[in-house]
Amino acid sequence: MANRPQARTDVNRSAILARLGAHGPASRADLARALNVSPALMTQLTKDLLSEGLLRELEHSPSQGGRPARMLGLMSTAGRAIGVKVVADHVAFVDVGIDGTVVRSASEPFDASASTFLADLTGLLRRFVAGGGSAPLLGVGVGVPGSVDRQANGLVDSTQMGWRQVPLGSTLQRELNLPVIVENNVNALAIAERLYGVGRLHENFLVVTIGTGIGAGIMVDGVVLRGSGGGAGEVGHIPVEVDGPLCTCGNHGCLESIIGEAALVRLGRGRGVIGEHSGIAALRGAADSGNAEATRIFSEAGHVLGRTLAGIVHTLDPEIVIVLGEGTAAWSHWSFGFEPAFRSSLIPSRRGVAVAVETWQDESWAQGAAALVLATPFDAEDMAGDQGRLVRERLVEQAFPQAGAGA
Amino acid sequence: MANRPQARTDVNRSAILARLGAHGPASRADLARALNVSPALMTQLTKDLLSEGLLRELEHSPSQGGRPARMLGLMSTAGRAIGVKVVADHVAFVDVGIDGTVVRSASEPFDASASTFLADLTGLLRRFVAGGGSAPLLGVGVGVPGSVDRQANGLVDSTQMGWRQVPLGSTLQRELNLPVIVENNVNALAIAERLYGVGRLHENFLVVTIGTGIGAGIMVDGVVLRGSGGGAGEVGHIPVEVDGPLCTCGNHGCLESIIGEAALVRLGRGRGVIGEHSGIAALRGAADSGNAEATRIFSEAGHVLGRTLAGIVHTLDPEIVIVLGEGTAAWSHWSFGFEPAFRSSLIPSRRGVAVAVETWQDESWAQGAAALVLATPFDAEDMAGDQGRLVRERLVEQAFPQAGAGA
DNA sequence: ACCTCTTTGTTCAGAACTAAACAAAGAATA
DNA sequence: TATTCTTTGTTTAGTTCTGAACAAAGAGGT
Repeated sequence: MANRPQARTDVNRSAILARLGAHGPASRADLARALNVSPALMTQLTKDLLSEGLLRELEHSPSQGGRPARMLGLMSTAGRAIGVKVVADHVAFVDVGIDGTVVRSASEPFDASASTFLADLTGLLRRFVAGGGSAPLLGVGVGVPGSVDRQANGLVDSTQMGWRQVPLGSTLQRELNLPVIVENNVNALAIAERLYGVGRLHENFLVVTIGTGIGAGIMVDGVVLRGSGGGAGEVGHIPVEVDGPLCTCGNHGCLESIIGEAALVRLGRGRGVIGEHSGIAALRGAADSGNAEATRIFSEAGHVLGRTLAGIVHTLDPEIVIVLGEGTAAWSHWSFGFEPAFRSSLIPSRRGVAVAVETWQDESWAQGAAALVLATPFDAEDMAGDQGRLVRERLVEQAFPQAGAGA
Repeated sequence: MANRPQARTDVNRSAILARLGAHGPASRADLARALNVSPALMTQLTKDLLSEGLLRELEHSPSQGGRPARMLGLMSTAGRAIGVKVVADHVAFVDVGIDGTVVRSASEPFDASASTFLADLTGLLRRFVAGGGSAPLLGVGVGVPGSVDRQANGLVDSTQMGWRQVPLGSTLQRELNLPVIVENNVNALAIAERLYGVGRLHENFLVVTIGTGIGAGIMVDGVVLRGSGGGAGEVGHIPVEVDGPLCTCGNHGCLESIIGEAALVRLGRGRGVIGEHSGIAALRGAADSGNAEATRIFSEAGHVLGRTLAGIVHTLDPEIVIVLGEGTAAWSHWSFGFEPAFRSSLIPSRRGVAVAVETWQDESWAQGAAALVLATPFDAEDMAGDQGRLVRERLVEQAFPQAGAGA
C-alpha cells in the first residue's frame, strides 16, 4: 500500500502548470531553463504530472539543429479561476481556463457605498461561482481600485469607493470557502500583461491607465512593485501644478485632477465644447469630428501626461510603457500632445523607450484579476502567502481527490 | 587522505559571513532565520566555518525565555574589501574590514577627461592595493556617477565625466587580477545604508543625493532597483519646469537644472548675493549668517525638491527617504521650503513618511563602494554575476589556500 | 523544589535536487 | 553515405538541505 508518488514539491509542480498556461506548450528542456531547474528534475516532475493527467504530450515536434523537442501542453480540464473587477457602481466577472481563455463572463450592478456592500458582493460572487463549469476552481482573484495590504490578506483602502480597511479578502474566503487573492486593479492588469500581453517579452515595464483616475502598475524583474504599504503606483497624485485644481485626495494640482476624466469634462464644459450635462463621450465625439477646442483639451492632457511619464521613466528605467484604460478611446487625440512632450522630456539615452497603447475592455480588467490566481504559483511563497499556498494545494489535490488510488 | 570537508555551498557560507559582517554577532538560530535555511543546516555550516577559523564562538549569551544563545562572530582576519569613489577631478579610496570598519583611506587627484584616464586610475588603484594589510583582499568596489550595465561587467556611461561605454570593470579586473564590481555611486550608497545605516531597519527606502547632481537609489524589498538598462534613479532629469533652464542633458527644466549646485550658484550670483567668482560655500555662508535672499534660494530649492520627491513617494511607496550628499550641509535652509512642500503634496495616507537627513563625507561614498563587495554574497548569483562568484571563491579559498591540509 | 514552557542547538533518516554520463534523434558537413 | 555536431531527454549516483525528534539550558510559576 501507499504507493502514492509522495507529491513532489508543490511549488515546482504548479510553476510548470502556470508556465504552460501563460506561455503555451513547451518542451521539457524549455521548462527546465525557464524555471531554472535541472533537466533531470524536469523529467521526474513531468512524468508525475503526465501520469496524473494534468499534462499531455503533444505530437508536435519542431526540431531545430538537434533532437526534436517533444512538446508538453496542459490538459485544459486541469483548472480554472474566476476574476472579479470591482468598481464603484458595478462588478464584472470572468471565468477563465488555466490557459487564460475566457470561458464565461457577466456584469452586475453594485453599489460600493451601500452599507451592505460586503454581503452584496458575496452574494453576487456566490451566484457566479455556482454557475461554474466542470474544471476544478482554483481560486478567485479580485481587482479593486485602491491599495491592498502586502500579504494579500485583502485589507482594502480605497478613496475612490470610500472604503477604509475593508477586510474584503478574509470575508470572501470565509463565505465562499475558496482561496481569494485581492489586489489593486492596475497591478492585476500589469500581471495580466506579463502573462498574456506585451509584457511576455519584457521583465521591466510600466502599465499606465488613464480614465476616471490615473494609475500605474510597475513591473520590475518580472514581479509587481508594491512598495512598503502596497501603495506603489499612485501616480495619479503626483503633484504637477502649483495651486492647481482641487483633487479628490484633498490636495491641489495632482496629475489626476488635471487630466482625469472629470477634469477633461470640466474643461470641455467650461470652454463650451460640450453641454453642461454631457460627459467624456461627447467630448471625444467632438474631437473626433474635428472640433479644435476639443482636440486641444486632449492634446494638452497628453502633454501633461507625457512630461510626467518621462519623469517616471527616468526614475524606473522600464523597457516599455503600456497605456491602457477607458481613456485610450481618445488616444489619437492625446498622442498629439503626448508624443512630443514625452520624447523631448527624456534624456537622450532614454529617448527610445517604447510606448504601446492598448484598448482593453471591462472584461480585460477582470481577466487581469483572474490572472492573479493563475500567476500565484510563480511567486516563491512570498507575495500571495497563505492564499497562494491554498491555490497550489487545490492544483495538486486535483490529481488525488481522496486518498492514494492503488496501483 | 582527502578528509577535506568537501566545501559546502559557497553561497550559504559567504552569506553567513556577510550577514555577520553587516549585522554584527548572531546566534545560529538567528542566522538560520535570517538566511531562511533550517537550523540543522546552520549547525553544519557553522561547524565547518568554525573549524576553518573564519568564525569564532563568543562567550556572550543573552538568554531570554529559553536556552541562552551562543553568539557567533567573525574572525576579523577573514577578509577585507577596497572601495573606490571616482568623480571628475579626484578619486577616494578606502580599505574596509569584513565588518565594515574603515582600516585605511586615501584621496588622489584624477582627471576623468584625460585620454589616459583608464591607465591613470589603474595605477592609482594598484598603488593603494599594494599598501594593503594582511587580511585577504576579497575584491574592489567602484562607485561612479553614471549608469552601469546590468551584469556589473562595468560598462560605464557617464555624462558627468564624459564617458561613453567605458569598459571600466573588465579593464580593472584584468589589470589588477581581482574581482571588481562597478556600480552607480548612489546605488552603492543605498547598499551601504542598507548594510550599516538607517536602511538596516527597512526593506523599502529611497536614498536621494543632493549636490552637483541630484540622484536617487531605490531599494525595493532589500535589493537595489536598477531598471532595464541599469539607469533607474535618474531623478535629476525629471522634468519640472516648462521652458526652464538648460540642463547638462540638453533638455530644459530638469530638476537638476533648477536645484543642482550650479543652478543655486547661478541664482546667487544673479541676485547679487555672492560674487561672480564665489561658489556654493559662499552662498551657504551667506544663508548661515542670515542673508534673506540666500536663505530664500535654498528654501525655494527645498520647495521644488519636496514636490518632486512627493511624486516619487507616490510612485514607489517607500518607508523612509534618506537625503544625503554635499548639499545637505545647507539642509537647515533647504528644509524651510522642503518640509511644507513635501508634506502638503502627499496624499493623506502617505503623509507620515519619514525623512532622514545625513551628512556623509567623501569617505562614506567610497565605503559604499566597498559595501558592494561585502554585499555580493547576498545576491543570489544574479546581480554581480561573474564577479560575485569570484568574491565568493576568494572568501572560501581563504580557508584552504592550497590543497586539502591533512588531519 | 518541582513542573511546565520556551528557545537553542544537535543528530539522523530521508526528501529534493543536481551533475555527469549516456542514449536518442535529427541537422550539417565532408 | 558516413562523420560530426547539436539538442533533447533519461538514468544513476551522490550532494544539499529539511523535518522531526531530542537533548540542553534557562525562565516562570506553584
